[in-house]
Amino acid sequence: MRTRFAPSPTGFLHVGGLRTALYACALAKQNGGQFLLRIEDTDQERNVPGAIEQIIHSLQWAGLAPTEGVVLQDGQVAQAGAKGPYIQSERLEIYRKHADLLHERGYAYPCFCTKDRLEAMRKQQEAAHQAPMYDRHCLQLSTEEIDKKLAAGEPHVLRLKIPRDEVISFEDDIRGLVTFRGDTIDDQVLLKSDGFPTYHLAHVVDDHLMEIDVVLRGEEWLSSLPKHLLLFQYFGWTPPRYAHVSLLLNKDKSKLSKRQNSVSVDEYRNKGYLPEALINFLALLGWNPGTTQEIFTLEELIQQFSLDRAQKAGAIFDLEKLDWLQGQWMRKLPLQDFADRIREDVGEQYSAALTDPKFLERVALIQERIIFFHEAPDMLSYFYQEPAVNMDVILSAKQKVTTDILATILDLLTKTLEGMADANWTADGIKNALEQALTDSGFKRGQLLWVLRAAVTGRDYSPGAYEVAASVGKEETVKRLQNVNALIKS
RNA sequence: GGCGCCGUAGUGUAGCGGUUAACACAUCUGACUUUCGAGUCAGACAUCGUGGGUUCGAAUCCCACCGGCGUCCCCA
Repeated sequence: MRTRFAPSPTGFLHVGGLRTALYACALAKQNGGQFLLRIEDTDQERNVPGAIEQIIHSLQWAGLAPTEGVVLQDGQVAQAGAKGPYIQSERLEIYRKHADLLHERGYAYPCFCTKDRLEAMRKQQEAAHQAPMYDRHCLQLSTEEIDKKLAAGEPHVLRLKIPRDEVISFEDDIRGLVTFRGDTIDDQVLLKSDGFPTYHLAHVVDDHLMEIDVVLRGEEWLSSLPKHLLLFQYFGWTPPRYAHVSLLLNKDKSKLSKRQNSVSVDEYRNKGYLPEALINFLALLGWNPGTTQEIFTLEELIQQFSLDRAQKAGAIFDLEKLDWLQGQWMRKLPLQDFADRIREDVGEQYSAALTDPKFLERVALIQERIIFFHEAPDMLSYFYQEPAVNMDVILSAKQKVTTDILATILDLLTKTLEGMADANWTADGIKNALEQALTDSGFKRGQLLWVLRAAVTGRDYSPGAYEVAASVGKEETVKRLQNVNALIKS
């Protein structure tokens, strides 16, 4: 099985592109086949320098590095494989030969119409509420006229001659049977006047020559499918299987766009998303395993992916689930790896963290709650700095911590904790001591714990009170309780 | 406008003629754990786009309509 991903080097890799690449890669790899990267740079005006490197970097980051075609060698763009070149601008001769073939066989004809004429024609058609289509002006030209114009070097394109009385049907791997009427299809330009092919010609020629078995691409290509099918027929080739993948959508259901969303893979990477999370999320947008499994490694996706469980309807790109997945994958990181990823960042704000013997223990506490690496310094702040506490955090209506009893609670906490032996100062030890105090005092558990946690951390959301107090240390815990006491009096 | 595709909770999906319409995320309740926006558990949230038809029985099959999107470039 051979599949390919064929982006244009017009900028960063798009998340929709990454999903298509993922599906294509999974399909190839699950059968031990090849996943190759081809660069479609036939529009000279839109090519962006450096885009090829960018795209491959992003694919690599996601774990989808191609095994054939355009690759990166020591950071340089290179090509690997026997069916190259894999960059379309290096295949111009191939396209020209195939275009000539079509011309000779009468399946294509040269067109000398100027852009102005075409534009005027379209305007007219639009005004008359007709579908804008080439009017075949140049199809009426006699052989002599054509030869004369050609000899004079008049700029021209080559157009595909669509049989208007045919009906074209095809069984798409995702959408099932799709049908098109020939008379609604335009005579597509195959070869531009600059000698470059259009997508349509290049796609058919390349995917045949590169022996691609399944073409995966976005649904926006579906209406061009009949043209491609016709081309395969005219060349005398068997078309590949096609799978038109549903679109990724904005909240308003329009095609995912920069205006409303981050669309480049790089942006997600820079925001701190793990490649595992993004891939996992993308896989589930438009595909399901048929089981209730939600968390997938790339390996699992490669094993389990299948086109018959791919979705036909477009999927709204909704970040909430991505963030949940991101949290899940953060939790899966080995503690040491996780610590290494955040150490520098935390150290920048709290230099003590760099030499902190308890660093790992503290990091473990926040790993359960963190979504993004960049949250780490803030989440660890109270281990390295006395928190600024205020009454809004200490008091809690829900936990029934009110002004009139606060002093008593603080007093109880302070006395209980101060009286503990240093050897007992562990999460469990603190728990035991507090449980005892609890039964003696008649307070609710939450009343004590809320105050303790808020006093030590200064925030209404953090790891558990016992663990935090244990890690901060006895002396410091007591000190922070007293800080709150001072706050009451002021 | 022509053509094409699509239409199940807010979102992603399951469902393939008989289910209390399932799962996950989000939101909201309630309970429990060790306080929390963390964890565990239990609930709430769906005119299955609409209308007709076929059938004892339809989210599932048929028809019509509506809506959304895509496409109609010498862009890909």
